[in-house]
Amino acid sequence: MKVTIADVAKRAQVSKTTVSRILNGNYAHASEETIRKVLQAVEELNYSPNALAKGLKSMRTHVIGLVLSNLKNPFWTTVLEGLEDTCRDLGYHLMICNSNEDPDMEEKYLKDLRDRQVDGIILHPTCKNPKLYERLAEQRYPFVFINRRMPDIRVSSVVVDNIKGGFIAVNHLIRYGRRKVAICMYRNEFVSTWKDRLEGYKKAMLANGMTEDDFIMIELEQHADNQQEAIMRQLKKRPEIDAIFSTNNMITLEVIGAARELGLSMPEQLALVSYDETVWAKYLDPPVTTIRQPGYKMGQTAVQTLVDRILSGGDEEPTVVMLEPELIVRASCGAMSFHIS
Amino acid sequence: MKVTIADVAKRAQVSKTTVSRILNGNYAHASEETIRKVLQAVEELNYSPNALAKGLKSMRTHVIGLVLSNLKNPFWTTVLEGLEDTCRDLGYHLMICNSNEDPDMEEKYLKDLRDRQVDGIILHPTCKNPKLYERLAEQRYPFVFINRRMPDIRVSSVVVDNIKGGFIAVNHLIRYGRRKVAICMYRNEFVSTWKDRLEGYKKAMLANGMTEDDFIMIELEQHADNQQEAIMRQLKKRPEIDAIFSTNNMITLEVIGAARELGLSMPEQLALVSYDETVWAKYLDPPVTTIRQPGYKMGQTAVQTLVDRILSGGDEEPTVVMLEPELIVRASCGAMSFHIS
DNA sequence: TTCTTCTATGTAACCGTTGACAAAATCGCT
DNA sequence: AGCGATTTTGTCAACGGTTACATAGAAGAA
Repeated sequence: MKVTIADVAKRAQVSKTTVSRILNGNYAHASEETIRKVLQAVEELNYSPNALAKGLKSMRTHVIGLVLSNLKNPFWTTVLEGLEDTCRDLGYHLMICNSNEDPDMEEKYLKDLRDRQVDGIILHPTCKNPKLYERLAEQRYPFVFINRRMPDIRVSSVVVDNIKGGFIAVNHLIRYGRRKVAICMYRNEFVSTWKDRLEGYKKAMLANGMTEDDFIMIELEQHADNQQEAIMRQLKKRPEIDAIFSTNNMITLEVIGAARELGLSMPEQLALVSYDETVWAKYLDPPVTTIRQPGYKMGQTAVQTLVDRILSGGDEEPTVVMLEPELIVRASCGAMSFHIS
Repeated sequence: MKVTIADVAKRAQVSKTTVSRILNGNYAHASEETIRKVLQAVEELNYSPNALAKGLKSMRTHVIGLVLSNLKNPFWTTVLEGLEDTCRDLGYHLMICNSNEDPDMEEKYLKDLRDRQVDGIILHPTCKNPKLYERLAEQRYPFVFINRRMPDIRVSSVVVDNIKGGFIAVNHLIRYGRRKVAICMYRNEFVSTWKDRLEGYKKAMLANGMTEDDFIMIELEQHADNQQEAIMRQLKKRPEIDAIFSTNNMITLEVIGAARELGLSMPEQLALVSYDETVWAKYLDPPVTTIRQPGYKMGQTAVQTLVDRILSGGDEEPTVVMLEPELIVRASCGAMSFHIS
């Protein structure tokens, strides 16, 4: 049933080598006649080469492994698109794994992917396996971090400037008159994105003449399911809060729910800027001002970076690409109805 | 650098065969001593087998190919999770491709995946390559359709009952007093999901004493970007419309935008039921009544079906699994504020 | 003791490619 | 015609596993 290169060779009356050479192009010394015969045989038998055998021999599979940690967040859908498109353009395929923020899963998948001889790995690290990442980096295994960075580990990364994103968001709120700005985020000591957004928040506060005493943190447990209530409790405890910087799109929904429940008008009593632009942000009530992250670009760049590394043999210095976040102004931040009094 | 089974064999002072047998478990006749030596060598050398070589010989890669057509829609994120989790549980990996509704891409990817010797394919068909699907089916290549069905082609499929979904949605609207119910959908003759939802709409209308003359169709071009305007035009032309059955979550957002723009109050002047439950539906204004599709379950079932087929050699009859949609009532349909007058 | 039957392990072919090297065919030139 | 250079094609050993078959040794039966 399965037709191999040997079948083609026989039918075209040439050797396997000749077929292989002609099919792989890089073969100057072939007569017109032979090429014709081979191509015809390929056509007639509907031959196409076994990528496994090819990979085994050539040590290149043209597969890139991808380890993500939360497919749920629609941000990643955009990233995935960028990854996918770019892989296609560069002739790679994508093997996708979901670590679910579990370091053990992450380790297992990393091993699995290498056993499968993928040419390189794009990793959204849980950040809980530092020695593992270090080992991979030492072995010069081609891989890149995406979205999160680990400054101590010498690995190429493609991330968004979250400090800047946090700064822009909070600075914007303050500029439009808010002083009691709270940051609403998950409790998480590991991950650079959270730390950076928080740092951006602090920077913006300090840059606008506030002190550490003015910082207001609403911390949530990432996997709890009473988020909205937790937010309501905090808002009731600190009724002076007049703005919230919400650090991801799920939290934003909970904040809106909480405000609605408490009868706080938005943006009048409570202004809001949210991380992560989404298709639905502008249809919420009120339409939400967001920080857009270039997800597609991030995917694109990650693949490019990885493929560069694969092709170069992985000798060069790790690179860090930092993409720019962007503020998208809508009604929730209060800027649109702002009047200098 | 790379350690092979031969290295292990040498270090343990046994043959490659013995190592292979011990590592693959199915080997009753091995002395304690040999097992110990081999395991120790494996440990010391940190050996792990090359999946490519394994696959080449065994004709099994434990990889499932996945061809989707629109990663953008968050519904697929849920499906992907189901696919991913189930693959992990059953010992498979997922190679993901995005056809983008383009039949040529679809064909290319299908070929690529087979060249890569994936054990089977899960396909969200563009439905524009019927002869191709037929050929695959004839060759008994293990694959299953997901989400969309093609009744004429003998292929296992895992879908949601879209006729029922459409029926439930529209029946619900009518039950709460609406009579001029429009269906808002993409113009698309190919795809079962759209045809079925439309059929469900018609069934519900007829079942409630209406005739074909009462059908109101608002058709949109899938890739146009003035959707909201198109909807507004239709709504102005047919001011009697008092309810909309929106057939996917993107359309729903556009409908809400259109209604807001026209100053139509929801649900009073315009009621809405939407296909596809989303995380944000309940935070919209008004919170949207939706038809939830069991996406995770769909992914799960697709993998199970495919793996069954792979393991059985693909001889049995194709199966069709039809999952049940579910109505989630919120404010937009008007049911919550409904009073019998 | 000798023959049979297990048990425990090894030998070598094979999966479908590629590529280093060898060889045959063609050509130009004397 | 004879030679080397060049073009064109073929041979065969990898790549890293698995597995059918072979074999050696030990135990059991006659």
